[in-house]
Amino acid sequence: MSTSMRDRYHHGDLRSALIAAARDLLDEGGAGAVSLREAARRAGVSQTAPYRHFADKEALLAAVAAEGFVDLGAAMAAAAASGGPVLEGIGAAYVRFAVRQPARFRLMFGQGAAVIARHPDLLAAAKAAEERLTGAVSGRPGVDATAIRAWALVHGLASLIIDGMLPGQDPEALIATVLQPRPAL
Amino acid sequence: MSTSMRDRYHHGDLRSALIAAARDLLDEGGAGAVSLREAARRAGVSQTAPYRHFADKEALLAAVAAEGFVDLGAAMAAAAASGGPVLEGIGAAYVRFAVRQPARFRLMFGQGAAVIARHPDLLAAAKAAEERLTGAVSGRPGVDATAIRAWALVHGLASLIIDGMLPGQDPEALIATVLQPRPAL
DNA sequence: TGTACATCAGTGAACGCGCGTTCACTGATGTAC
DNA sequence: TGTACATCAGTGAACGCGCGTTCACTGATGTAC
Repeated sequence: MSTSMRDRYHHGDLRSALIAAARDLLDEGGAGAVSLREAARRAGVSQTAPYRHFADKEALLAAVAAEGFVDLGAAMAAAAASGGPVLEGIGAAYVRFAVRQPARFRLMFGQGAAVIARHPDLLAAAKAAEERLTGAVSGRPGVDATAIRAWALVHGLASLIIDGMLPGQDPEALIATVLQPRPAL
Repeated sequence: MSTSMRDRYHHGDLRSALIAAARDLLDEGGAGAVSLREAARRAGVSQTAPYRHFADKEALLAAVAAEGFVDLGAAMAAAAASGGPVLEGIGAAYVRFAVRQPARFRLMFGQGAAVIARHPDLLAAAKAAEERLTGAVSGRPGVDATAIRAWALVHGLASLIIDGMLPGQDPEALIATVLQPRPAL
């Protein structure tokens, strides 16, 4: 894969390589650090090659976000499979995902609904991840009050942590404190 | 103020005018739409005039964010003054602020702790607003588990609403549903 | 098995863009005497 | 009350930048015969 791939006119899997490069740029320098040109550079390809695979920059970002929702869904599914209380399991997985990949998490939720709606793959991935969380909380499909409350709680905790609003506090300790079962709010 | 201000070499209150212009740009087109040059244009001043009042672009954004935290604090103070349960009052004011000024809310929390720490006024304003919420929830200074849980809940709800993750649902209805007192989470 | 050709993933030069920022400057203001 | 001068808020030209995107193109691939 390595040497045989290099120096070839056809890349082989440029689409995946571009998504990976964009994801790395995002993790390294935030949303502002992502550009089509730099992603192309990292994939070892000319700056116009990306246009064979993505209509424009937004389409590449949408692909990265969609991949993120798939990963998030997988992380929650793994947590669900090991049983235990929903919030401490699936909810904690949600927060941990954000802590691990803060820039990606921000991209996924911060692009705006308009962008998501414009990319069917992204929309589907987002909906699937959302339903994995809310379905597990409320016990049935659809998003009821309990599900929204749980979602808001884990989403808020994740956001506050990655935006540095809870400095000096260990994420795992925060997860344990905030998500443990409680008598009342 | 209006005509007499126009056509004068000295603007009179350019600093405030630039902050207002940047705030408007933010509300109109999001973070990407804010530029020093456009803010200067809107204030009716040459593109280099802002440098008499702000060291660089980040300083202007920091001023906008600081103003936002002051406004948020004021909104929560007003809610606290009218009594009632903490979450339904102060918490709801927090969410309403975000819904009213989504781009500003994102700027305030999304710039990163490093930027906040770099600007003393902003840091102070953020801390004051934070303590108004957490202090009211926990009943004492400092940020305990109850305060963080409440903060996460309102911050998460605000974020999900403004990012379009709860489409077709009235913000006020969501506030009522999520923040009403409950027996258990 | 060999060849013609359609397809499509790549190239590289070029465009126009608005931006942040620096520079040497000039006009207005207010204060010391 | 009048004048000299320091201060500082403005100006406008210019810089270099990386970016997204378009264009006409070329090289590699694989399929039909």
